[in-house]
Amino acid sequence: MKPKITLKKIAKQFEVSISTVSKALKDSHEIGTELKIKIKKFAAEHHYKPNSLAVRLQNQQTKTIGVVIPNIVHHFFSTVIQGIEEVTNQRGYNVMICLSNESFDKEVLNVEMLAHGSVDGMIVSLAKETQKKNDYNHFNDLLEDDFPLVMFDRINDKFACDKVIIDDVSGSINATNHLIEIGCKKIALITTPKHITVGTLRRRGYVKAIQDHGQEVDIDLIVEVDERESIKKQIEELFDTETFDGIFAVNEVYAITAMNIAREKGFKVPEDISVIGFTDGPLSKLALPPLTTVVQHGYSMGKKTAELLLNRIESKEEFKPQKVVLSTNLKIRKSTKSL
Amino acid sequence: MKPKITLKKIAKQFEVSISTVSKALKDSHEIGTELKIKIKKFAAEHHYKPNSLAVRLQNQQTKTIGVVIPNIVHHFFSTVIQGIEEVTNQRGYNVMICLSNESFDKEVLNVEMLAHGSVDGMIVSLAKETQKKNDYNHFNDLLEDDFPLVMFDRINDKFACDKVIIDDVSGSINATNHLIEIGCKKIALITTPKHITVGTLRRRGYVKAIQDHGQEVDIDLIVEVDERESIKKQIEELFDTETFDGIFAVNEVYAITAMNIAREKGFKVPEDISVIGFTDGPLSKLALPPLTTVVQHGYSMGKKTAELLLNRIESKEEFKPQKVVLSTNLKIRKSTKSL
DNA sequence: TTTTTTCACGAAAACGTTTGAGTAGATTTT
DNA sequence: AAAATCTACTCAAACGTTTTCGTGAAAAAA
Repeated sequence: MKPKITLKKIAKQFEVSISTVSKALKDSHEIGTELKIKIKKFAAEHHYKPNSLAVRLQNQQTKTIGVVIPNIVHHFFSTVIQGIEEVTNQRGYNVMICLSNESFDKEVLNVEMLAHGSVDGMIVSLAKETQKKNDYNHFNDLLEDDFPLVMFDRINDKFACDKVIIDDVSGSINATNHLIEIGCKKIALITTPKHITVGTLRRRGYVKAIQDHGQEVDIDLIVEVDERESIKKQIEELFDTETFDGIFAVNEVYAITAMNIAREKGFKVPEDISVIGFTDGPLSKLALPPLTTVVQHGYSMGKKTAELLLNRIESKEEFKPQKVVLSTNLKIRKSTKSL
Repeated sequence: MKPKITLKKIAKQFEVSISTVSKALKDSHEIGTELKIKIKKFAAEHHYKPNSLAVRLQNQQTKTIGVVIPNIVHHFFSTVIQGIEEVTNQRGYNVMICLSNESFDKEVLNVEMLAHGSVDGMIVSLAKETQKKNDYNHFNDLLEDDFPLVMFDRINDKFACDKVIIDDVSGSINATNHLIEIGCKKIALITTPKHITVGTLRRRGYVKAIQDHGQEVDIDLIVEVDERESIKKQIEELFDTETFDGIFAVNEVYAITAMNIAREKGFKVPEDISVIGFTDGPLSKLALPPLTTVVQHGYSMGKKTAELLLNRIESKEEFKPQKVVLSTNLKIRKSTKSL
């Protein structure tokens, strides 16, 4: 690459001082019109761009925020990123994205790297491994220094930082209630192992809805899918051992896999079995039949998260951490019977 | 946030010079053991982290690369990002992601912002609007200054920069050939308008395969989907006006929409109509039947793109732009008849 | 004892920018 | 003619770091 042109080089060219050049390019009234024109012309011809590192060092801010997420090849997370990007860009910040790939070690590395001063603030959604390990020491220094930090979706309540989550419990209650309302008598739950926060919360909603209707929760109707093994096999087992007329799955993939198995086994969806998923993505719309889902507004979540962070960064007032709970809504498609 | 601790503050604390502190923290032999220990302890207690802006200003590099892509809520692009992130992270760089949202104006803004010195190099995949407008002036300065730039997938051949693309033509030839081999006599093509490069290339492959088999291309069997209107309607029209026994669609969504329409119209896939899509994503695997697709290796593409960029940034040799063409392969699932 | 070496640290330039204060010289005001 | 103002600049500090080149004192070698 060609050596970058600096104020110093322009100054030498015209045998003036650096400050003269700086002011000329800023169109300061302190500089003579003729000289200003000459300098500006020269700068433009040589594609002069102020070195942003130097500018930011002066201003004592990077105008960049960091985002650490477990995965980007994921409809929900990429939607959140889009929301974050929208807000930050609009307010003059850039986004640096780091992927933990659900790994604890990589999350620690990323958080530390970002904390080492490359960003003005940080947005984090925890890796599965971190949640399982329950080790959050990599956030200690940040919290002690009051470093601007916002967590979303995969959060931990013990942190004194801003948080944005969706109302998983209510969403699940609504979904389960809907299944009950359309006449389902036995509703299966396909969820994650207990260490995944969202899985646990969605399960809680499911349990609550059933108990609120005076029914008992049947443990055998609950599958905890271990993603290290075949998802399909684990769900097939449910079909082989139990009978039911409703399924609530905590994500799209489980829901659609279940629908596909149901078909293979000769059940009709929604006539024999109604299915509801959580998280509305491209899969749901194009599934056959299109899947009824609990819509999680990733884009709004990203926007809200970014807003909290930027407000935090820019405010001088004393910090009072808040937790924002975003509500979901049920998008009824064709995988559930109509009333 | 608490005021950041600096070398200067530590120096004042111990009444030594800044350089002493800097060296002590680097465990230099020049500094006495006792003092080193005291300084390190104090620094650790106060969470001292070198200000990365200052360090990078010294080193004259940001150790960050920029990526401008049209969309992140998209399986292919997010996979590429993952590949990019993998390589750059491993080599000590960070990734700054900018979204053009397929908009020309936003692409220009992003490219200029990144060029203004926040990154050591840039990776770009062009916005649809840019390709349609055919206006690439925002890259002029970069190219003139030999700024490290790599383009992938949505590229323009007239740029003298590194490029990474997949072999769309061969992929499409393979897909079409496969349809012909399993006995399809009339093959429909569902593609994009002509200004989308990949659509045009895939169409070229389709045409070539058909002509190579001594057949004529039937223009009426080709649909150019305009995404501003209903995708489903436009494909339904094809079903209403033509008959065929094979479909080659240039992406997953078109392919699955076509499969769904076929079902609705009473055709069986693959018995009556075989369908092949391009780009292997989560939709294909979970579709019913699972979709046969041309697999585009997004992850490898991201890795290759990042490697080219970093090599370019770090090399001192004269630059010779290269174009890397990645091949695809056909993943045969259940949406095509077997031989 | 004199010279050399080692030790432990400081001074200062450099990276590229911004900005308030300072200053000659010319022009205007009183 | 003296004082005030204006014009068009320059100086220098500051942001936080790294690194080369001193340097005075103590220790070791001659």
